[in-house]
Parts: sequence; C-alpha cells; structure tokens
Amino acid sequence: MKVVMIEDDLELAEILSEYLKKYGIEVTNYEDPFIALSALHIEKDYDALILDLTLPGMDGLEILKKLREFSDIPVIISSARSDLSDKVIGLDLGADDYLPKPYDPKELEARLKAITRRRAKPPKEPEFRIYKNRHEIVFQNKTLPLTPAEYEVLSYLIEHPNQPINREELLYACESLSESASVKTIDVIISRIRQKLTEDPKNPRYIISVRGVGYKFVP
Amino acid sequence: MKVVMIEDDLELAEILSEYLKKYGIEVTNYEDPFIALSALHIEKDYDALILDLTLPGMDGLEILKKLREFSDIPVIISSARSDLSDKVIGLDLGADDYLPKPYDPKELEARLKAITRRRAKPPKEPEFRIYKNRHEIVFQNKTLPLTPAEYEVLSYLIEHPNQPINREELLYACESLSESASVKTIDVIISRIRQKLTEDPKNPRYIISVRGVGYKFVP
DNA sequence: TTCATCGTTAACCTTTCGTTAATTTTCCAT
DNA sequence: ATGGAAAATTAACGAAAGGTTAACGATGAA
Repeated sequence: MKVVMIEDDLELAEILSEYLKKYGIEVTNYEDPFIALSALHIEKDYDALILDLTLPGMDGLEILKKLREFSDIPVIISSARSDLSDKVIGLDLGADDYLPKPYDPKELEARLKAITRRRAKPPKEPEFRIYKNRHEIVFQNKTLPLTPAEYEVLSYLIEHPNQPINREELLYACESLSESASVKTIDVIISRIRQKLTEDPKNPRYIISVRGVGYKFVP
Repeated sequence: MKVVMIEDDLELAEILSEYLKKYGIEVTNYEDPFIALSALHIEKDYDALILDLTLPGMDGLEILKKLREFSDIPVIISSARSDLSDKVIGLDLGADDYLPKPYDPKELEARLKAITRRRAKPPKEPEFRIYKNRHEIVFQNKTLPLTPAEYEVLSYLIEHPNQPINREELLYACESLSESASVKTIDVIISRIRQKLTEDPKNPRYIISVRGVGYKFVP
C-alpha cells in the first residue's frame, strides 16, 4: 500500500513513516501541500492521503477542497484534539476519516487498512490494456485496429477512468488532433472508437457520454 | 457494548461473561474460533474481540492473522504461556492489548473500556457525497441519475447545508440554467430532484422548502 | 496516384430545460 | 376556527440544446 502524507512536522512524519513501513505501508511525506497535490495529480496509484490540518500559514481544508476537484482518493484528516467541530473535520468536504492528535501510530494503521478495505473493489482482469511502446490497445485479448487519433483519445480516457473529460481537454491532449479543430471532431472520433468496440451507442458499456461535460471511460 | 470472546475454557468464559455483563458489556463466546471468525464476518457491529491464544490444537495467532485480513476490530489477546513471544508477535500482528493469564476480570473490563475509547469508531459515511471529479452525487451508496441542472442545483444546496437559498441565487449559480429563466424553473427542478431521492413531498427529509425564501438542504 | 486518416457538415435523434396550468398546501386576517 | 390569498408542487408539452453518425472533402505520406 502506498500513501501520501502532508505533515509539516518532519520529525513526526519520520516516526509515522517508520512505523507504517513495518506493516507494508509505504509513506511519501510532503511538507509543501501544493507539491503533494501535484504529485497526486501525476501519480494515480496512491491508496490514501493523510492530511494534517494544522499547517502553518494555510487552511488544510482548502487543500482538501482542491484535491476533490480531481481525485476521489480516501483522505484521513488529522488535527489537534481541541478543534473537533464538524466544520473543521471536513467530512462535508469529502474527508473519509478523522484522527485527533496525538494518536497512536497503530491507530493510524488500523484506519488506513479500514478505509482502503471499504473502498476496495474485487480485482478483475482489465479488459483494456495499453501498450504504449507499440501504440496499441488490446481489448478482450484482441488488438484494436485504431488510427493514431483514436488511439490517443482512447488511451487518455482509459488513463482517467470514471472521470468525464471535456472535449477541449481531449483535443489538447492528443498530438494527432489539431488544436484548431472543432470540438465536434471528438464526437466523431468517439463514434468511430465505439464502432470498433462494437458498442451499442444507445447503451454504451465503456465510453459514456456525460451530457454537457464530455466523455468518460468506465472499466 | 458488544464483544466476541474466543475461549475454549467454558467455565472461565462463563465467569468473565457474567462479570462483564454487570458493567454493560455483552459477551458472545465461541469455543470454535472459525465459527467466531465467520460471526465477525457477518455481524460488523461488535466493539472488540477477546482472543485466547492457548487454544487446543491450533495457534491463536493464526486466528488473529486471518481476522486481520478482513477486520480492524480492536483485539485483546491473552495467554497462559509466560514467555514474551506471544505478546510481541501478537501485538505485531495487529493486536491492541495483551493480558497474561490469569487475570482479574476487573482488569479485562478496564482494558476493554480503554481500548474502545481510544479506538473511536470511524465516522459513518454521509448519505450524500459529491464526487466532483466524477461529476456524480452518490446518495445512500447509489449514484443518482441527474441531469446537468439537477446536479448543479443539488450540489449547491449540499455545499450550503441548512441554509435557505433563494431561487435567484440558484439560478445564477447554475451554468446549465439560463439567467433569464423564470424562478419557477427552480421549483420544477427541485421537484424532479425530490422524485429521484424518492422524497415524500408532503414531508421532505432532505430538501426543505422555506416559504417565501427558497430551499435548504438538511443533511 | 492511391490510400489512410482527419475534419466538417448536415440530418437525425434523444434529452433536458422552461413554461403553463391545474392542484394542493400554508399562512394570515378576520 | 375559517376563508381566501399567496406560495409551492408537479404533470404535460413544446422548444432548444446536445449527441450520434453517414458522407464527403482535404491533407499528406508512401
């Protein structure tokens, strides 16, 4: 299990990291919350975030709010025992659990395990597999005959599962698409991909259109 | 408080159960640890497990290891063996406390109270949860099938809990609504949201109309 | 040239918004 | 209490916006 920690008390961070490491939990601590956010943006396979609210010079809940705009990773908030009000613990803002400081590292471990278990989904073989070096996507053990633009669009969607991506973003993300092209182009490409996946457009299984927003891939 | 006990000495189990009962602790004892495990699997609202390590023909630590694969319930282990290895290994496997046998029932009671105090139950999940990145609102663990306008209105209300929001404000806050639309539009959208929440309009639970003012969300 | 691919357009279809109107509920003055 | 006005609820419907895709032209590489 890999987790991110945002904690400015480096000594405490070190102690917790050492403890959790013994139980197979790998911790990456960031003193600077904004760097942590960008790390979470890039690296998608973290299992949780431990967020300390008593950060100097900024509101930890703002960090949580920012995070929630692009990620639904489980979050455990920790804060001084004195402020226990509902507002502060941030459950409304999408926190998953709360630990008043000071706490036993064992407690943190238990909460982490509990939270990731709660979210855990039965692992199954992915139906899609992207081979970046070959520029190929394999679907149900068959290589899809995709054009470069189709490959790029589908890759981008698969790499952001369950998140609706808007048409502009796709346009910019794909090298094979001219930035000056109309956003309708995306619709056409999606349609062509769906045909190659033999999707029923009335009831698509993998590429769902989110009205007014864009398209999303559901694994 | 409800706890599970795994103890093959039925006489001892009886004595402890009787004692703890006086202090409001309800004990269910299982002679067979595997039956205990499956009971813990099904019934999630036990507050602790008291595990005797010196079971006939099997290692209590194995039971602990198995338990930890699916549950984070607090565990007190006890053992008659005088050497320290049970204690050390047990705590390492995720036990919360250790009691050397024989012990005073009073001691057990104190440890139980201490452990459950320390290990406050994680906050229960809110009924509504906005997943901004997914553009979804989950209600009672089910994603609501909302139109863009409904999503925006409901999000706005949820983000301002217990505050009556007037119709104009909602109209302006929602991109999917034309500012030139009639404020009655809001009434219609609210009605449609309520239907999707299966609210009784005579007695709504979550979206309350405040006469002459607007609507408010109560969590 | 020929071929594959991208991009636009247009026609068609579906969903959603917004208005209206009929009905019910709530509140207040009497 | 009670009657009536104001406000809220919602079914129904038309208009508008958004999504889908066939068809075809443009572009560039082999």
